[in-house]
Amino acid sequence: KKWQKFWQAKKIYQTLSSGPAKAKKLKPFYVLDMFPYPSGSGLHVGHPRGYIGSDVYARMKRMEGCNVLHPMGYDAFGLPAEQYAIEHKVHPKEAVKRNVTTFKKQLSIIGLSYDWSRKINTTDPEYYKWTQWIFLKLYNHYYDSEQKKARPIKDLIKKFEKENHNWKKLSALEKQEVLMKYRLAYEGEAEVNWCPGLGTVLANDEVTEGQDGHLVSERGGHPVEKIKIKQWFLRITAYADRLLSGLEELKWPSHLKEIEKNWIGRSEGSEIEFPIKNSEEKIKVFTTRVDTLFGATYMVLAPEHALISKLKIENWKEAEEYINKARHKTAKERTNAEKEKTGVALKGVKAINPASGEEILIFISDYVLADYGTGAIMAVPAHDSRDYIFAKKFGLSIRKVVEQGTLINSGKFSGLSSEEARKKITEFVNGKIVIKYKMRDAVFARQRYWGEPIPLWRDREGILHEVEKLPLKLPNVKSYEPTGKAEGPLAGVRAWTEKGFETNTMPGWAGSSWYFLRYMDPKNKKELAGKKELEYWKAVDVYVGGAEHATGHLLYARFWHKFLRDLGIAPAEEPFLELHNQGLILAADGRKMSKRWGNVVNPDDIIATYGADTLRVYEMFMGPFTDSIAWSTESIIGARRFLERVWRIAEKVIKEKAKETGETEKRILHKTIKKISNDIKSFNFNTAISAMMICASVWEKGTVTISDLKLLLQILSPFAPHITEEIWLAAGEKKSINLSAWPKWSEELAKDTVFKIAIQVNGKVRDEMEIAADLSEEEVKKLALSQEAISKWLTGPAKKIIYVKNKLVNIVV
RNA sequence: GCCCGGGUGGCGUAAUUGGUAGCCGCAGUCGACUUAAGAUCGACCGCCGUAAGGCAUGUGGGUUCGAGUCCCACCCCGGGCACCA
Repeated sequence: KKWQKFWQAKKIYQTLSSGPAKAKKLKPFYVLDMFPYPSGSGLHVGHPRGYIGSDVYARMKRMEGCNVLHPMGYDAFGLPAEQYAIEHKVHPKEAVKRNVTTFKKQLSIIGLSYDWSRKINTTDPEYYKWTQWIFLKLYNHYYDSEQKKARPIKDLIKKFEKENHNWKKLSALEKQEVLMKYRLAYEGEAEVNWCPGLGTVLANDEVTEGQDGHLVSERGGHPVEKIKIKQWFLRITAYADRLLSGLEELKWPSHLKEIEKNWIGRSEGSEIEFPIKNSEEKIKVFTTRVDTLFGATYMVLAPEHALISKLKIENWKEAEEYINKARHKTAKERTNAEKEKTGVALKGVKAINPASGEEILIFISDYVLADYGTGAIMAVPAHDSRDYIFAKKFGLSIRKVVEQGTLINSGKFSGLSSEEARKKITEFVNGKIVIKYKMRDAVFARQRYWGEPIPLWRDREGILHEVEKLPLKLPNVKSYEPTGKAEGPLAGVRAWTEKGFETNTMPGWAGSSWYFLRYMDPKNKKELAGKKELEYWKAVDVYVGGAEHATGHLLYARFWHKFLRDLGIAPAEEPFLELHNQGLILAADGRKMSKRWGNVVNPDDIIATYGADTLRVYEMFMGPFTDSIAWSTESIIGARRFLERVWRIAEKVIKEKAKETGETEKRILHKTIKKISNDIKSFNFNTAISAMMICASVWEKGTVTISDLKLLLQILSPFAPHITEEIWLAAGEKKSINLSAWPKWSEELAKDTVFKIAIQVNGKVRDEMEIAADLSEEEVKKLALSQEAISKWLTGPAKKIIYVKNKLVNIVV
């Protein structure tokens, strides 16, 4: 507490804004934690792990002379606060306030070096004003796929006016409808979990599967059905290629990039058309395997396919029944790959294979997804397992057209490789090469109260207007209870609906998609952040947080950042240059820490018993930062012993006032400085601490000067800031250890002069010997051969002797 | 099913990326100090063996003077995606 107060009073961790920082020629460095959702239950020992890691990094960077931005804040919109409000009949902001207080208290005793003056809270109207502002920008922009950037919707309107004669004839409502297809924030229809029993829409994690496999509400077990309602979307798919290519330059864990890559799901293929016999209509399909076109023996349309209503289907009744059935299945039922495939053949209509001219059957089946590709496929049962299963069931012909990468039974294309055939067949049938993505647009609406209001209003004619004066504040409501309609509680506020405001609010990820920019200039009233500050900080240099955000927060934040880049606001293409994921800390029983299991270990208790520095050192020492590891209150004593050893050494060193440090002690010190400097940069905190432990145990037996002691204190200080500060000042320093410069190591001293090398005979270690670092290869070999312990293994003359410098000699006989 | 990680002492882990496997820590054993306990310090601590030595990094093969590390096949654990054509 003493040092925490001292740091606070001296404003040690205050970040300079760009002006003064530039005057002092300080380099910016931005170390960021994923800001937390302040939940009511408080922290367990697993939570601070990431914060400690980033804190160690930030502290080193500060000592390296950087102007470090290391802020903290709260992502406080969301469901739990709303549920708390319903239960306790208070405003959700009361719940937030309470939780933030607990959170801050728990965090502060760990000794983290945040600049709290830059704290932000997503629920603060001064903050969400800018979240709404960005939303309006998205609404007012479209994506120009030629220029590959967002452009004002005004430009598009101008273009329409110029190029399209009909445009001016359209009504305002019709124009709105057309533009909706281009806006980056647009209104569309999406499925929600509607629970008639509770009279409310439920989030996915409030819905579970009941006994008979049907969806029920977590609370009360009422039936839940999927219904479609009008909702706001963000056109993230427009940025799919940039989100994908941007990954390359990032220093992120490769598996995380892989997850994002798969999520975006780029695939290159061909779009080709199948004519329908005796009709003008054509069926457009997307395929990554045009080379198998000659093997397409039937086609399948998704039940929702628009073409179905235009075809003259003889067995329409049967088809209609199937379509209706499909509509009532949940998304989960629809996409379950294990279930049996069903479908209906459309009688009276036939498609023509554009390559072979063959007439083929058309089916409707729900194994084809309406919202991927074109909602229709050419089925090649010989080369696709799903088509194969379907063909077997319906007795359809199966024709093999590729064998060992070469086409067969494919007319003039037979003999070509699949690779060559793709281009040629696509051209042959007048198709085109296209790129599709699995990623879908993001639903940007929740039927909840506790979120940012959408700053648009609709007049009596149905025309949308922007809210001029932001923020559009959440109105107070009497009740957060469900309204009985598939809308949020705002639908029950007459003053709100009368003005035509949207009753859905933004999803939880809205505020977290740009907060890292706000930290750069958190109090700016005119802009989301000032240009000078944005240009100075550029991007987050090191970002620390959980891997579970790969396809959520990280992707959305990158999307918004790229959009803001297009607007000329964000100063870089990518927001998070380097990323590290902390692993989970599990309970001693190997399960997740949870109230439910009663296995939660509270950091407050650990700090009360062992001290904050011990907690910090132990959490960094447990194992690799990224790995999930079980907590062990038994093992923590090792970290405490290490710190006590440092303390004892310091007492001795300060008392003895030695004039010189011993040779061994000096060498190990420089080796350790080098290792710690590198290990912190690569987030290998566990090996860094191990190295300092080795140094301490060597030092305990030797002589060390006060000035060398100080060097060890400095490299230890990011991990154990309290104890090192205490000793640092006791050793005669006047200013905080935080303000001292990170030690430099001597490359010369960090090098070993003597090596213990192994002597192997036929690859097996038979002896060891010590050699000087500069001994020549010849001499080492000679020395090895002359070792007595070796002679008994030399059954003949050496065929070959291998020498690996300062490692080993291997004698092959 | 597909795509990523990973499997090393009783436990958490380390190994300069093809070069002495087990650093550091926890637990444990013995000893010193102490009237005693604790703390601290010292020694030991993969398995078999009195020893010499042999065997050991999930399993089985391979490449190499040399493999925890590279290649092939398989088993197990964790994560992601999943009827995406």
